[in-house]
Parts: sequence; structure tokens; C-alpha cells
Amino acid sequence: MSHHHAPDQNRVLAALQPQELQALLPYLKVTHLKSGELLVESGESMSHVYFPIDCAISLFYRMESGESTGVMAIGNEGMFGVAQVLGSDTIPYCAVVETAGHVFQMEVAVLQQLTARVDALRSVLLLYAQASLTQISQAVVCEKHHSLTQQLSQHLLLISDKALADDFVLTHEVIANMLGVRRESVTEIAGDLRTQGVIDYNRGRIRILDRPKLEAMCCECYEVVKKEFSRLLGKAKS
Amino acid sequence: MSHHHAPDQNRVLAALQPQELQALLPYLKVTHLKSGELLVESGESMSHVYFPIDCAISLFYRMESGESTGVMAIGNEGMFGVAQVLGSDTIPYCAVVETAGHVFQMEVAVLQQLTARVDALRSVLLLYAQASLTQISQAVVCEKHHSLTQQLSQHLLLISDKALADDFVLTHEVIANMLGVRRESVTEIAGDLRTQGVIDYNRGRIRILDRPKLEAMCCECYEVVKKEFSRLLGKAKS
DNA sequence: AACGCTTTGTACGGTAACACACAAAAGATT
DNA sequence: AATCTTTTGTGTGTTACCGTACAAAGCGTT
Repeated sequence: MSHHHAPDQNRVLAALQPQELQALLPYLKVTHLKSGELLVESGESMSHVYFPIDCAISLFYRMESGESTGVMAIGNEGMFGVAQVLGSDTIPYCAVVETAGHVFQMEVAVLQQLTARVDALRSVLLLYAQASLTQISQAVVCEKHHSLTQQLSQHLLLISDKALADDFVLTHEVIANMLGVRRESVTEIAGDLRTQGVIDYNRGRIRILDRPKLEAMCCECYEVVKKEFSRLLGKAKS
Repeated sequence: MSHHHAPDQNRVLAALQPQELQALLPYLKVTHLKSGELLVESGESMSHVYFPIDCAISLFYRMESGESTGVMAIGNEGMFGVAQVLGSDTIPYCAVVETAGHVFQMEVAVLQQLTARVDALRSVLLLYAQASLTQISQAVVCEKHHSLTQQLSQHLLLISDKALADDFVLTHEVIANMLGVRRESVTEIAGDLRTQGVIDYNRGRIRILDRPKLEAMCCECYEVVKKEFSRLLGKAKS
């Protein structure tokens, strides 16, 4: 991965026609996001939208009880800021960088103006909104019916896809938070996966050793969402 | 409730300015949907979109194992057919009528044309799409952290809101399917609620006796979603 | 080397919801 | 009245994950 980032490394941007992408280019700026960085607080309006390249941004809901729990993760398959495209300045969730990496960022106002004027741009962003709806819907199905083993496997695959790497920085604690379970439960299942030679990990760094096996362990949800993204935004490059 | 239905009984339609609503009127047709009716199969394209008046439409995912499980329910606060607005002809979920009632229906093609031309209409529909995203996101949070008692209470309130009535036709079986739990679990919790005088029920008919108490029993999620709908689409009439 | 912080490991009782099995009751059908 | 179907009730053992507590190990800092 060179230090130069092409816009088509993000699948939403890649779904645009060359001329629309050209129109966007002057307003896209590559930035690096640090792990744990808080992008926006629940209910606050934001200055930029983000098109991830090789990082994962997670949305969290802060419960009245004080704890927070993950809602979804966004990576190179999508964008953070659909709400702004759909006409809402804020969302009731906060956004945190789950794994560090790069993004294309763009000012909200600029995107909104372009979206209003350029039909083809709007079409693509709305298709992503729909893909996004499917992604969350499938999460509802998944957590109701699938075991923690399946969910953890799926989450590791998703993070791997977003980080563009087989290994990434992520503690059991952070995963537990995202999946809405105890840290100890993650440790236990992760231990099983390690015993079976599917993954390895050490102090916050996880590596996927046997991807096919990991895919076999996770539920249909992973594929359902993946297919829907391909259908709506076109096949991924890799 | 008279036999004549005004468009503003649906909150998405009610959010439109008078002139936009006028433009839609010729294409809206009131229909009655029977309980259990299958509106569209997973992956099939549909001829109409629906703006519910006093019924609930549920989305279901058919799992590879054969069972199906609820994803979300749609009533007078929304519409069935956002996917078509966002540019997708199909979704990977099927739609079933959970409680019978009336809808405004409209041909997909007509809505798509109007949406493309009329900015104000598009704005409102996209705001609903965003509200919809919040609704599902909150479902993810809810089923992870809240007890079945809370979820059942919430579901009964939601159905009551959609049916525009304190009592409605709904068996434990159907609720269980929607919430993704066993029928026996629903029977047990519902029995508790009945003992406490919060609800009463009999062979498929449920009545809410003490709404305030029921609201007290359910989690914050109900209010979070309600507020977000109000913020995006304006306050409800009632 | 000593200390502290972060991350991971393990153990134990508790509980909410599960799977399965079957009974009872209320309407519907003949 | 007898039968059938749908809906609801109940009981028994099982399981996945929880809450809590604490130990061990890895890494950084001084």
C-alpha cells in the first residue's frame, strides 16, 4: 500500500462515474485517524463526512445507564455521514475510530451542495444509504439468532476487510464493547479460535491465520450483507 | 375514526407541504390489508409502495435454516418502500401484514418519477429514510441489552401506536416470531403483565389497560426512536 | 530492578431464555 | 353434542452468556 491513496479505494467513491469523481476530487482530503479518536458526539453536528480507506469507524449508543454499546462499523465499503446526505445534521449516536487508518474527508456543506446539484452523485449515495439499511437490519437478525462464536468470527472478518489487512490492532475489550458482550466472553471464544489455529493474537494485535476456516465459522449474515453491497454499489476491487 | 381517510393520517405524507401533497393525491389509493397477507417476497420487486394508516407491516428475514425472524415493523409513522426511493428495486426481506388495516398505496414507478422531479417530496422521504436508520439501529441496541419484558412492552406500545387503538389482534405466536423468541417466553411474560393489570388478552386479541405503566416497563429505546421521528418529520398529530 | 498499567486468563455461581413435551381452554366446524 | 383447530398454560431439564473476583503475563517507565 503506497502512501498515495486513490479515491477508488473507497467503494462509494469507486461507484461514481469518472466525471463525478473528478468533480469531487478538489474537495477530498486524505487524513489519518488515530485509534480511539472521537469523531463526533451523539447529537452534535459535524464539520466533515468521511470515506474510509483502511480504517474502521464505529457508531456507539450511550445508554441512560452510562455504558455504551456498538451499533455498526463503517469502513472502505461505505461512508460516515449518510445522515447528512439524507438531510439530518445529527444522529443520536457517537462515532469512534475502532482501528486507525486513513480516510478521505470532505466538508459537510460542500457534499450537501454537490449532492443537491449532481444527480449521479446523489444516486450513488442513496444506494449506499440503502445498503446501510440492509447492513443494520442484518445485524438485528444476527444478534438474535447467532452464537457469539459466529458473531465474533464475522466481526473479525469485517474488521479485516475494512483494515485491508490480515492483522490489526484490537483488544478483546474493544471487541466486547462493539458486540455488546463481556470482555471475558470474547477472551474465551477468541481462545477457542486460537486453539483451532484460526487466529492468533497478542496484547491488542490480532492476526487472521486461516480465513476460509473463519468464514466457515461465521453465519450467513456476512455474505448477505456483502452480496447486497455488491449488488447496489458494484463488486469490490480486490 | 370515519370510513374516509385523510392523507395526513400517515406521518410521512403529513410532513409534506400542502402543494406537494396535492400533487400526490391523484395517485394515492386507500386499500385494506388483511392480517398475515404477504406483500412481497424477499428479493422480489414490488408494484406499489405503502403508506400505512392503521395497520402494521412487518419485515422478515428468511434464514437458511428455514425459520424467519422479524426485522422491523412499519406503521403510520412511516412507509414501506424506502428502498425504492433510494434506488433499489428489491430488498432481501419479505413483508407481511402483522395487524390488518388500511394503507395509502401508490405505484412504484409514479413515486420514483415524482421523487426525481419534486425536491420537497424527496427531502421528506429521505428524512424518513434517516429516521428509519435510527429505528433499526436502536433495535440493535435494544435486543442486546434489554430484557424480554422490556422488549415486549415496547412492541405492544409500537403496535398500539400503529393500529391507532388500545386493542388489536395479535397472537403470542406472531409476537414471538417478530421478537425472535419462543412463543412460550412471550406467553410467560404476557402472563406477568396481565397479572399486574397492565394488559389483558384472549385468544389473539390484546388490550392495553394501563398505558403509563406499560411505558414505565419498557426501555428508553421507545422514546429515543419516537423523538427522532418527531425531530425529523415533525410532531405527531395525536 | 522495581513498579505500574494494560491485556489476557480462569474460575464459580447465577440467570434469562431455550428446547421439548404435553395439558387445558376457547372457538370453529360438522 | 362431538370433534377439530387454534391459542394459551405449565413443567423439566439444558445452555449460553452474565457478574464478579482475582491471577498472571506482557510491556513501558523510572
